[in-house]
Amino acid sequence: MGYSISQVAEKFDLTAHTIRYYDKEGLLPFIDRSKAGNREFSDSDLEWLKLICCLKNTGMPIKQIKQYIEWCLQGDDTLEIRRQMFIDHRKEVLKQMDDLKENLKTIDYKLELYDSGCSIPLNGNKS
Amino acid sequence: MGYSISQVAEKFDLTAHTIRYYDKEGLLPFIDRSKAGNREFSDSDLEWLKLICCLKNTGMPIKQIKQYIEWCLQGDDTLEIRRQMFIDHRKEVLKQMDDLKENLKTIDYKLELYDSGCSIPLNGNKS
DNA sequence: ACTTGACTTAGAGCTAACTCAAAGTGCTAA
DNA sequence: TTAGCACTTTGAGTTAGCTCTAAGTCAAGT
Repeated sequence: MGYSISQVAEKFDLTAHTIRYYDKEGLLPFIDRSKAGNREFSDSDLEWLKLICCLKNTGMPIKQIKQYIEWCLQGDDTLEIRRQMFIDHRKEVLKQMDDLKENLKTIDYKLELYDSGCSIPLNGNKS
Repeated sequence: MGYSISQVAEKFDLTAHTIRYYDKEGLLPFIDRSKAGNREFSDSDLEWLKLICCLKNTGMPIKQIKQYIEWCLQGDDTLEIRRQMFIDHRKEVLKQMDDLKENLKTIDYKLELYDSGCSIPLNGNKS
């Protein structure tokens, strides 16, 4: 009989509010409903949600994820454009990792200074 | 005579608006002014801005960065708490990198499917 | 003196992504 | 059958981080 919205919320560390919001925004057009009108998530739906969270957590805006879902619904005509989307997005994720590494260096440098017990005044290298 | 706000904006790929916003939020309490009242950034100010951008780009909220700046202004009494802040933030950055790596795996898996020319229907693993 | 252009301020407006409230429905257990 | 709870919807409110507007100042060039 599938998972309820609150079960899915717990599984994905989201709130039921957020999942309904994603649904409203067109990210989940394939979720079945029970007789009572409640959302019923299948295992395949969870796979979709996992991908959606992956894209969202790597900085893709909701609107673009919605665009991707729409392409999926359109069928094989959009295979190439979807593939290209993943190629482009992959590049952005690599960029994020590079930026993160660079910033980690800055943080590590500051930590070295703090660990050496060295006091750094606000206008350190001025005079 | 220092750098003007628009020079700094260009250097850091920010807008002058954004820099004024950071100033208003208390992130730049040490910037000198010219006779005319214009901001004049020294090389040391650029170092501060670089650190601020590093913290912001690794997900630290403006308010917390402001807190850090205030601790700096308070002097050596806050050295230990600042050190701890960097230790905590470093942990979060490492977490971000881990998450990014995990998500990259998902994206690479999708790309493999697309590259193999395999069509994946919306309810792929249902029936 | 006049224009041009970069700067100033206060404060309003905007976008993304939630987050919540109100009012209502339907299953389940006592 | 009544209570309780998880779900439903619509639509408004919130937060962070900008982003822009209006009205004005100042200094340099012609």
